[in-house]
Amino acid sequence: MLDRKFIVDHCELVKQNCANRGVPVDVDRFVELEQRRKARQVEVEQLNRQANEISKSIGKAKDPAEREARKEQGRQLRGRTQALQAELEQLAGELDTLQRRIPNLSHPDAPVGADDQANLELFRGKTPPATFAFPPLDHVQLAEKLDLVDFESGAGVAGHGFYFLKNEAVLLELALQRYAVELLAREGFTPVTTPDLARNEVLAGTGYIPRGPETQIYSIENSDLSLVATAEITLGGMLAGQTLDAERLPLKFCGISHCFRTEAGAHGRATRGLYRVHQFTKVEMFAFTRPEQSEAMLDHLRDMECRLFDGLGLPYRVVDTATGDLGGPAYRKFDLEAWMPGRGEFGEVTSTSNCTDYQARRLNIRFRVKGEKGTRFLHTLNGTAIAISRALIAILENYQQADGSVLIPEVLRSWVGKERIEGVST
RNA sequence: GGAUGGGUGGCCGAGUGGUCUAAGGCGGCGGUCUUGAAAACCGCUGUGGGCGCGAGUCCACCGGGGGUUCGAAUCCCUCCCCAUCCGCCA
Repeated sequence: MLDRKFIVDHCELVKQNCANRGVPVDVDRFVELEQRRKARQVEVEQLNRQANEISKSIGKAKDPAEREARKEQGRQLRGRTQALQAELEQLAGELDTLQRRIPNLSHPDAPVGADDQANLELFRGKTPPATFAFPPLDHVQLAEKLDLVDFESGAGVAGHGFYFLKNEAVLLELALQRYAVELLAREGFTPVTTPDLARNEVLAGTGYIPRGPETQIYSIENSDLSLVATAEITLGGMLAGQTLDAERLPLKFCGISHCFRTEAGAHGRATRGLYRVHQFTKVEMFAFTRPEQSEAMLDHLRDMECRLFDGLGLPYRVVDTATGDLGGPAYRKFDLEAWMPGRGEFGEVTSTSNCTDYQARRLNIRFRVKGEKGTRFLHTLNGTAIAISRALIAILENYQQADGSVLIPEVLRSWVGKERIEGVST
C-alpha cells in the first residue's frame, strides 16, 4: 500500500494513477477521512495525557478522600476517551480498506493503457520461431500422442484444471527445476523450498485477497490459512516484520513451490490443456533491495528470465506491461511471452515486477542505515524463473518434429536422460 | 495432539499493580587521559506517530488481539511463536 501521508499530499497524482490503472477508488473520501482521523487522534492523545496525569497523582495522594475524588475524575476522563477511541478505530478501519485498494504508483515509462492490448513489445529472444514443414500440433495433442499428461484422471480426482504429468513430462518438470535453480544459485540467489500454505495475513501483505467473490485463492476451512498462488507470497512473508541492516541488501532468493489458483471468472479464456490450470509448480525469484537498487534489480530479474529461456532455445518476446494490467502491487512489470505454435500466438510464461515499497509497507519490512536515524521500507521484487506448466507447453510445441517426436532442449538432456521423446508405437 | 517452562530495547537480562520516565550488563557513538592504542572514567544510545521554524514536547509500543483497573511489562481470557519432554507419524 501507499503511505497515508503521501496519498493526502499527492491526491491528484494518486487519482490519475488509479484512473490509468482502471482501479475505481474514492481517493477524495480517503483524504477527507484521513483528515478526520488525524483530528480525532489529537483529541484522544490529549485526553490520554490528562488521564495519565490523574492516574499518576493518585499513586502519590495520601488522603483517601482525595484519592476517591481523583479516581472518579479518572473514570470520567477514560469514559470520554473510550468513545473517541472507538470512533478513531472505526475511521482507521475504513481508511485501511480504502488504502489497501489503492494500487502502487506506476513507472513513468510503463505504457498507459487499459489491458494487455496496450502492452509494449521491447525485444525478442535469441531463438527465432521455427518454421514447420507440417501443420504443428498443440501441446494437448502432443501430450496425448506421447502419453505425457493425463487430464481425464486429473479431472476425475480433483476436477477440471488438475492433471497428472506422466513419463518424460515428469522428468522435464524435474529437469526444469534443476536447470533454473542451478543457474540462479550461480548468480547469487539462495535456493529455498517454501511452504505451500500461508496465513491470510501474509497473503494480504503481498497484495493477494484471500477471500471474497473475485478471489483467486483456495482457503483452508476452519483455519486462517490458504494455499499459495505463488512462492512470491511466502518469500515476501519470510522477512515480514524484520528490520535489516542496509549492508545485507540486496538479498536474492529462488523458491520452489506449488501454486494453486481458482481461476475464478477465467473460464472460456485459453483454458485448453496446461495453459490455465489450478495447480502447477514454479521456481520463483524474489529480491529485497534498497530503494535505489530496485530498478537495476528488475532488469537483472528480467535478464535471468531471458537467459533461462534463451538457454532452453525457446522463442519469446518481452513486453512492458501496461498500467491497466499491472495489478495492485507492481510499479513496473515485464512479461516474457513464449511463442506457442499450437495457438499461433505468444503466451505469457514469466513475469517480473518491481513492487517498490508497496508490499514492504504492508509486510512491515524495513532496513536501517548505519549512522542514520530511523528506518525505511525496503523494496521487493519478484519474477518467475520457470512456471513448469507453461514452460512445458512452449517446449512441446516448439520442439515437435515431423515424425511426431519431441526433442528435449539440449540444456535439459543430462537430467532427462534422453534427447528425444518418442511416440509410443500403436 | 498432550504436559511443562518461556517470549522484555541492537543483544543478554532484571522486573508480579503506582518514582517503570523499564534496573544492570554487553555492543555502538562521542569525550577525558595517552606519542598512538588498550584499559579506566564520563556522557549519549529504540521504533512509530502527533504538534512546533526550532530547542523541544506529547501519545503509543515489553509476542498479537481482547478484558479487569483511576492506573498493567506485571492480573484475567484468547491466539501465535520458541524450548524441553511424551505420544503419533513420512
